[in-house]
Amino acid sequence: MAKKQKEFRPKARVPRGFRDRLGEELIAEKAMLERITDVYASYGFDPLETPAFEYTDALGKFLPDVDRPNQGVFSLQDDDEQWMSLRYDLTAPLARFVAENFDGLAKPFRRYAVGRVWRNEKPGPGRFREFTQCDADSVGAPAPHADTEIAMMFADAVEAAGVPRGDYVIRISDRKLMNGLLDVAGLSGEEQAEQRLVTLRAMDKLDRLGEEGVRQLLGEGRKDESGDFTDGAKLSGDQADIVMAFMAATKGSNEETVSALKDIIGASEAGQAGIADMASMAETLSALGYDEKRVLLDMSIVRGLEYYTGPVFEADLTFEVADEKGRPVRFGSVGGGGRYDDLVKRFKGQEVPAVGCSVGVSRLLSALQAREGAMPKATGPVIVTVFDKARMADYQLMAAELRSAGIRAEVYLGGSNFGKQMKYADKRDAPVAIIQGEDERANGEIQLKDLVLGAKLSKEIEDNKAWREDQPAQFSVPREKLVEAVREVLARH
RNA sequence: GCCGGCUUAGCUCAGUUGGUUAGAGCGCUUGAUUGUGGAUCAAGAGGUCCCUGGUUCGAACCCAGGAGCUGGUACCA
Repeated sequence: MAKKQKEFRPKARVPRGFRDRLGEELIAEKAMLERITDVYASYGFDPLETPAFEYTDALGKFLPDVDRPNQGVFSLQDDDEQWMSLRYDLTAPLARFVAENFDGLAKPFRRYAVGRVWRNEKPGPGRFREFTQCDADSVGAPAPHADTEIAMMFADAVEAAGVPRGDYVIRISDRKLMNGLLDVAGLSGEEQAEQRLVTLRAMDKLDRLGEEGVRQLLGEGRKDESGDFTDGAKLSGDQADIVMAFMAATKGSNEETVSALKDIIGASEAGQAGIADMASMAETLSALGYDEKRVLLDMSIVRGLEYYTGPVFEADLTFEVADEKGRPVRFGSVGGGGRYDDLVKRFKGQEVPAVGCSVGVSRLLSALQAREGAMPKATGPVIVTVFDKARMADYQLMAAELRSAGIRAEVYLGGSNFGKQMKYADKRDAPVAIIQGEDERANGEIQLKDLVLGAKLSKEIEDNKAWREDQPAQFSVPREKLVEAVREVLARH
C-alpha cells in the first residue's frame, strides 16, 4: 500500500430490520414493562433472566444446515465448532432452563421474563428483527386451571400496559379442538400431514382474507393482489364445509360456542377433550368476571404450529388507528401464548406440562402511540447556563443542589455563547434555565427563566426588541432560593 | 422466498422527452442582537441525483444486474 488510497468511510447506517430508539419511547416502554411485570409478580411469578445465546439444538427446530445456517434465526459457530443461536423467543430458553435445573425447582415453576429476541426474517411495518417480549409461564401445572389463570393474567397484563377494557380481546382456541376437527374432516391420516398444515394456516387467515379467501385456500388455492398464487389444501367441498362450520361455531357467547362445537366435533375423542377444557376455562373465567368482552373463544385462532398442545391464546387490539398517511393500520395480535406440554420433554424425556403467555411490548407500544398521537414530550433537565467558564464550580454547585433536591439538572458544557445556550435548553425541552452573569452575581441573585411559559407567550410575539427587553417569563431570586424557586416554576406546569 | 412500486440535500419532494453551473420548502450554520430560545429579515453550508456495469460524442435521466426502502403475499417458533 505505497500509494495513498482514498480513505475508507463506512456508511453510517443501522442494519435492516433493526433500529435505534431513544428518549420518550424508551421511557414509555420501561414504564409499560414495569406495569406488566408488576401484574405477573402479583400473581406470584418470579423473574428469570437467561442469555441471548443458546446452543442451537436447545432452541429447537432450526438446526443450521450447511446451506442455510441462518434460516429464521441468527446463528454462529463457537470456536469449539458448536452452533449457537440468538434466541427467537423466551419460551425455548425457559424449557432449557427448567430441564437443566429440574430437581431444584419448586413445581409448578412460575417465572416471568423480559428480554430481547431476534428473528432473521423479512422485516415489515411494525415488524423488526429485534424486539422485546415480556412473558410469564407456569411449568408443571396441567390444564385447564393453569391455562385459565394465564388467560386471566394475560388480560390483566394487557390492561396494565395501557389498553382500556373493551379495546382488546383475548381470543382462545385449543389445539385439541383442531385435532378433533381434522379427525372429523377425515384429515388425520399419515399421508395428510401436509394438508393438515395448509388447512390450519388457512384458518388462521380468516380475519384477514375473509370467508371467501379462506375457502379458496382450503380448495385449490388463491391468487393475491400482486398476482402471486398460493397453493391450497385441496380439500373436497364437504371437508371445506366442515372446516368453515367449525370456525362459524365461534359465537358471541362462550357457552354457545361450546355447545356448537359439540355438534361439529363431539364425535372425535380429541375434540371431546378439547371441548371439556374450553368449557371449564370459560366457566371459571366467567365466574371470575372475565366475560366475552375480555376473553372470547374463537375457533379461527391457530398460532404457531410446532409446539402447542392444548389451549392457545392471542391478544388482539380491537380499535382502529391510522398511520401518518391516514391509511388504516391493522395491529392485530400484540401477544400470544398457549400450552406446550412437550417442550421440556425434548430434554428430559419426561412429560412436563407448561403454559404461558407473551406480550409483544414494542408492538403494543407503537399501537398505543399511533392511536394517541405523539407521546407527550418528556420534560428535559433544568439547564444551568454558563457565563464565565472560570466560575464553573459555582454553576456545578447550583446543578448539584437541584439534583439533591430530586430535580434533573445539568450545566451547559458546550462551547457556545449565551444565545446558543438558550437554543440548547429549548431543544432539550428544559422547563427552566438558570442564569447568573456578573450583575446577578454582584447582587447575590440568579435569574430563572420559565421556558414553558416563555414558549406560550412567544406565540404572540411581534416585536423582538420589546420581547427581549421585557423578558416576561424571567425573574430574579436570591441565590439561596434556587431550589425553592425552581420547584415553584416546575409546579406551574 | 415470490409479485409490484420506489430510491435526487438532514427531512418532504420538484425536475431533466439524454446536453454545460441540479432546485424548492422545512431544518441546519452565521449575522442583524459583545448577556437571553421560540417571531422577522439577510447571508451561508450541505448532493458520488442508491451501487456496479453497458449503450452513447455525452448518462442523474436509457438498458442490465445488485442493494436498500415500501406495499401485497408466503413463512413465522
